[in-house]
Amino acid sequence: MSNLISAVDYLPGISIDCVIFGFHDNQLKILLLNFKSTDWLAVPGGFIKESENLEEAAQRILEERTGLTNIYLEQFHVFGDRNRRDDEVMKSAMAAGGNIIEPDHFLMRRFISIGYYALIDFTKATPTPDVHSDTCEWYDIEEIPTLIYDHSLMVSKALETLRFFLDEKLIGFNLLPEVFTMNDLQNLYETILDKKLLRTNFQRKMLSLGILERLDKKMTGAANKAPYLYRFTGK
Amino acid sequence: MSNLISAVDYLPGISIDCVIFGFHDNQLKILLLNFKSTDWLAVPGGFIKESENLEEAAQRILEERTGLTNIYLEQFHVFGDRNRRDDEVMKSAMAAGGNIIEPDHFLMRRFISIGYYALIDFTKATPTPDVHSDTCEWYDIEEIPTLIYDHSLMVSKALETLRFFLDEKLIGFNLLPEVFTMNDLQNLYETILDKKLLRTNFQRKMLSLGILERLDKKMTGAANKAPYLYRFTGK
DNA sequence: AAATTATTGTATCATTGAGGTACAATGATA
DNA sequence: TATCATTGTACCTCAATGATACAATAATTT
Repeated sequence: MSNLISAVDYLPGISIDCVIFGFHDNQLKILLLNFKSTDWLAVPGGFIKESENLEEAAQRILEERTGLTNIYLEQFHVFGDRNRRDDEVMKSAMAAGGNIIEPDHFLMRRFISIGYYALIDFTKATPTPDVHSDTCEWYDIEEIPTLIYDHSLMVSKALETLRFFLDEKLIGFNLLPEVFTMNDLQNLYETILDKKLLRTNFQRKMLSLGILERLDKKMTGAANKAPYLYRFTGK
Repeated sequence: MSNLISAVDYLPGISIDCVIFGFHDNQLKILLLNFKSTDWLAVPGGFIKESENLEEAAQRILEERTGLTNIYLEQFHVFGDRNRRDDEVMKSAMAAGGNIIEPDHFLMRRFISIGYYALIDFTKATPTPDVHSDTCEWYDIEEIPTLIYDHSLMVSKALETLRFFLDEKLIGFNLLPEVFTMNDLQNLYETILDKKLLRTNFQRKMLSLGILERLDKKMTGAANKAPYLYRFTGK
């Protein structure tokens, strides 16, 4: 019997899972939780309160794990296969955390999970484990271990969506600090798309979009011509 | 008390709604159900059985309304706003159909709806009302009346998604019969995208994709040069 | 303080793809 | 057999992208 999770106040049979992307040291990263005293890793998730809209629930879940509000957030897929969860994994994961779950506990029932992906400024997040987890840490997207249930599928589907909409919706800027160089931006694009881009053409294209403000201050410190700093304006 | 709808066997709090597109007489159409003895119109929907995957449930719902199997089908959005349903509408709609619903009936509870859009060959569908409906009919997308709950939003979001992926995923062919002329295809594109396309460029582009098989047989009957017939091959 | 180095900002040329026009080909009709 | 309406294709133009060249410059080295 769990004294930590109660079905009260939450919509039954539905959860939200969030693939939270960050960018640091030219690496694309996501936040993962472990389950207490186990090696199992999972994408941060939670449930929906009766009083919440979906979007609000997702924002709350994100704030609880990152400390950030007003995060860029988008639905990308609903995961609802009949056997997407492995009950034995959940049972033993909870047992390792000190919670014994009866076979008819609501966590043992079938769940539909709504997948969201979030893009955040790595430098501003403070990853915080939840009550079932010892750790909440960044993992390089290239080195994600096997995840619980269908969470590996979630991550690859989220990445696919991010790639697809990167140019279309100009969402990459949500992963950068407020001020950045053209080189920072290109590194971000190259990392997400996993391919090299021609510097000069990339610069021409970005500038032609009319969404960047070139600041007076330049980025100094390196032994070469100082690059301009930019800020994303959106128009 | 409803003797037609029981919560047994279905996942609670989750429904599937399907925006079913067809193409006929150079018009893009969707299938709508009315509620018995009312003017209320809704997109066909249903619930998910314990034994079904999401996709399977959606396919079943589609088959029940159209008689077709193996339909092109895609999730496009989850609708889960707290107040997306108007309980009074549901109550009186069911009452008009001869079903009295208690306040705590499962249909009166909050529902999350997974939106799917489907593309079907108009000529092959046989629209069939469900037990709560008198009619199941095609409506020109330009002349959709106000729909129940947030179903108008669903339709516009589905159309937006269809437009967005039309070129990207080459899904338009699902709306045409197996064999068609280049003119048929162009009319379809012009109708969905709601803009005129240049005939010669459209033809060049479609042929260059390498996804069409040009048949030996030509389309005769009109007082002009007989156009080729094509079949979609996908490669 | 002058030369060197690494990188940046911009100009330019080449190639590709899409927008647009012209015209010969042809199935049915007059 | 001539006419008509539409189709299939060639071609011209222009815009976007790929690719190369080179001058400008902040820090370092000499």
